[in-house]
Amino acid sequence: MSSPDTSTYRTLSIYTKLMRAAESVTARVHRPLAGYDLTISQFGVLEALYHKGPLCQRDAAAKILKSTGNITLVIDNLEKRRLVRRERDPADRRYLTVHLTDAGRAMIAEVFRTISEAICREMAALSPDEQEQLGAICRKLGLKRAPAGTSDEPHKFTGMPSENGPSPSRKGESS
Amino acid sequence: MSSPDTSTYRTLSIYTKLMRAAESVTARVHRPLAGYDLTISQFGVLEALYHKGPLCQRDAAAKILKSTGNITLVIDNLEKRRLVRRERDPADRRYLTVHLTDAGRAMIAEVFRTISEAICREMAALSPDEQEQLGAICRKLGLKRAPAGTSDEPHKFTGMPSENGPSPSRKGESS
DNA sequence: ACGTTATAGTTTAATATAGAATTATATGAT
DNA sequence: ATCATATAATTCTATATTAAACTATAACGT
Repeated sequence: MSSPDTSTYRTLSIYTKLMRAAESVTARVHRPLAGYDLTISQFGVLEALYHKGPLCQRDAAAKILKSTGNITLVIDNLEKRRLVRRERDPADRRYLTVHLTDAGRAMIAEVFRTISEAICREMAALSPDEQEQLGAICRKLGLKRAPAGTSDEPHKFTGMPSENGPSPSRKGESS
Repeated sequence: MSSPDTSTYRTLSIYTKLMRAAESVTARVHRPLAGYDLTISQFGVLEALYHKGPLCQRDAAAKILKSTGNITLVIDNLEKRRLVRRERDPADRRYLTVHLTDAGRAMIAEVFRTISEAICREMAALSPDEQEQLGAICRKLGLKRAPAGTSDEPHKFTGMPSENGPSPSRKGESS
C-alpha cells in the first residue's frame, strides 16, 4: 500500500527517532557526571575497571572505543587525581595494568549508583513489555558484524560493540 | 518475581543494548561520509539546509547541537569548499543566512541518497512490526521535556531533540 | 642466537568542540 | 533621543580526540 518512497520515508523517520531518543536519553543520563568533574571517557574507564577489574590500557581503550593515544591522556588525568594507578606487568613489560585506587573505587561506586538511578528513571518511561521489545530490537539492530555477542560484560554505559573487532588482545597467552 | 536488584540489572542491560545498537548503527551509517570528506557536523548542516532551506547560523547550530562558536568553523569549512555561502540579512544585519550553493545542493543530494540507503539497509534487520514498535518506544523515551514534539522536520540524521529548548530564535519577527 | 615482525604505550600534530569574552546590531524603557 | 539589555556572530583559550610516527618489549622463524 505504500510506494517505495513512503516506505523509505517511514524507515528514515524511525531511524531518526531512534537517534534522537538515544541522544536525548544519554544527555540526561550523563548530566550528573559534571558534578563529579568526570568526562564521559573517564567515567567509561572507571566503570570498566569497576566491573571488569584491572585492565591494560589497550583493553580500556577498546571498552570506551577511543584510540590508544587518547587512553593515555584519559588515564593520565585519572591518575593525577589518584583515582587509578598504573602498574607495569612484570611478565610482559609492554603492558601497563590500570587499577582502581580505593578512592577511585569509592568514587565510581557512588557515580555508578547515581547514573544507574538516572537510567532507571529514564527507562521507567517504558512498560516492562516495551523494555523487552526494545531489548530484542536492539539486539537485532546491533548485530551486523558483531559476532553474535554474548557479552560477558556486566554493563557498559559507554562504548561501542567493537564493530571492527578491537581484538581481545594478549593473543600469545598460550605457551 | 524479581528482586529490585534483578529488575535494575535488566533495566541497565536494556539501556546498554540501546546505546550499543544506536552507536553501532550510526557508525555504519556514517561510514560513507569519509568518502565525501565530510564530517558529521558538516553533513548535519548540509542536510539541514537541504531539508529546511536557508538558515541563520544560530539555527544551524541548534540543528546539529553544537555551539555557536563551533558552527562558525563548520560553515567556514563548508564555505571554503563552496558548498554553502553566507548572506547578510539586510533586514537585521546581525544575521548571516547560510545558503546551499548549487554544488552544495548536488553534493548533499547525492550524500543524502547514499546515507538513506545505508539507513534502510540497517533498518531492514527489523520487520515492519518491529519498526513500528521501535518508533513508538523511542517516542516515549525521547519525550521527557521535549514539548511532545510533532517535529515538522523531514529527517534529521544528526542532532538532538533540543532538550533545553534551543529556542526558535528570531523572536522579534512580529512588528 | 639473530633479525624480522608484532604489540603496548607514548608523543606529536592536526582537528573538533565547548565556553567565555568580544563586536556589531537591534530592541525596549524611560 | 539615549541608555540598558538582548542577540548573532566571531575570536580566543582550553580540552578531547584521532592518526601517524616513535620507543620499548616480546614472539617467531630460520
